[in-house]
Amino acid sequence: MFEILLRKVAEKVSLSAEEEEITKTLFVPKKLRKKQYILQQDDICKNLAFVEKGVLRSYTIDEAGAEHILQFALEGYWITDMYSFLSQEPAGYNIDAVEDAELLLISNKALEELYERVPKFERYFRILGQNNILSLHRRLLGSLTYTAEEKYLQLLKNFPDIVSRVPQHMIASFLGITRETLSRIRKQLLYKK
Amino acid sequence: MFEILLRKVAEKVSLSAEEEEITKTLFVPKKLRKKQYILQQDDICKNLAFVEKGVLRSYTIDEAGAEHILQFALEGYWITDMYSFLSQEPAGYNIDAVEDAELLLISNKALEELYERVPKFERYFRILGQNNILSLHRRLLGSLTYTAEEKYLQLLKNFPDIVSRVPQHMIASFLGITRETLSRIRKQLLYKK
DNA sequence: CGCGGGTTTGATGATGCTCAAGCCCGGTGG
DNA sequence: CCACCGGGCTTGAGCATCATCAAACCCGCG
Repeated sequence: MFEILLRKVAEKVSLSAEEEEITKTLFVPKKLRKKQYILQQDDICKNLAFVEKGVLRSYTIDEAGAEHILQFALEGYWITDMYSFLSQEPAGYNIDAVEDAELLLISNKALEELYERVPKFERYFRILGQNNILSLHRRLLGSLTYTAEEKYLQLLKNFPDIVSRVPQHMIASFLGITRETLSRIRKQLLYKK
Repeated sequence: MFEILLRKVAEKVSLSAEEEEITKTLFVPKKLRKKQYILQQDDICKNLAFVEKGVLRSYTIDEAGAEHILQFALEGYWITDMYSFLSQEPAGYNIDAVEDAELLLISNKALEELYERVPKFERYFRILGQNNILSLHRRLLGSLTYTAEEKYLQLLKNFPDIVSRVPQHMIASFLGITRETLSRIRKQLLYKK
């Protein structure tokens, strides 16, 4: 159950056997069925989630009722509404399962305890935060300047596993284009090769 | 020189007179002329900058030679290449002055010392980081879904001071549209009222 | 006076959206 | 085993939005 988490953490900081044990006690496993929520808009986000298996997504619903996907999380990714989690204000996003999933959840207080007892996690999450900002910047610049096709190719290059495991209309929503456009782009790309 | 900095910090955490004095010793004032850089792409970002006066911007230049503005910073804002500053990797952005400006710079090590001696700043920057992520998310969603006109109106509503003080072609670059389009949008808005 | 940066205007074309059908395929119930 | 249903993907036609290219304009400054 904890293999992927511990492996991922080990990529950035190295934990002793004892620290690994402490870590294990502070996360709560949770199984999720496809379409099940772990967070809904306007609720308070109580957990940070690590994906051991499956796929989740975070998204908002606008006034017109359209979904806008902010993030996908597959095995080895973290997902939460960071703002709501840290500030304990109502969440701006929904988070649910795209496929059946297995998660490791950690609450606010458990995270504090984790920092306390395994301070290396401070460094770990600091690095994660940096990378998160970096990728947000990249995505923002990309969304401002790339064409739909370029955006799709970027995604395909950087996250081929996401593209292959997530329904196409969600990819479109993530890229900020319509499913029709995405469908046409894919057709063109076939001919090009 | 430190009025705005201390006032801004006081909005989030309250400092004693002594802590204010320590703070003052750790920042280095710097004046900047219009168009002068404080950071260029591929250099290592050594400072976090607080704007006491004037306007700065951060931006990249793409392969086609076009500028893409990521952020404006007026009085009371912080600006840096956060990723480069924290990781000491080469910067992805340029930062320069849009107007003559007065800054307070703090280096990596000075910031560590600040955290050490005035731990309240940990909280202060944590809050700042949260807000930063929040606004990146908002901007990203906006850029994926809004029309050019909506994006402009949003900016006008949320940051009227930026719109009024920054040349129009930079606003266009920030919004990810051409200056011609922005010019036309502004004309239409005039007629609408 | 002339120059240059910034803004405006017009004409044209590409990109991507909307609306409306149709299709493919896996699942369900008769 | 077949008919039907529904979700997801595809296709087409027409249209709105924006980008591009080119030219003119405006105004402050040397």
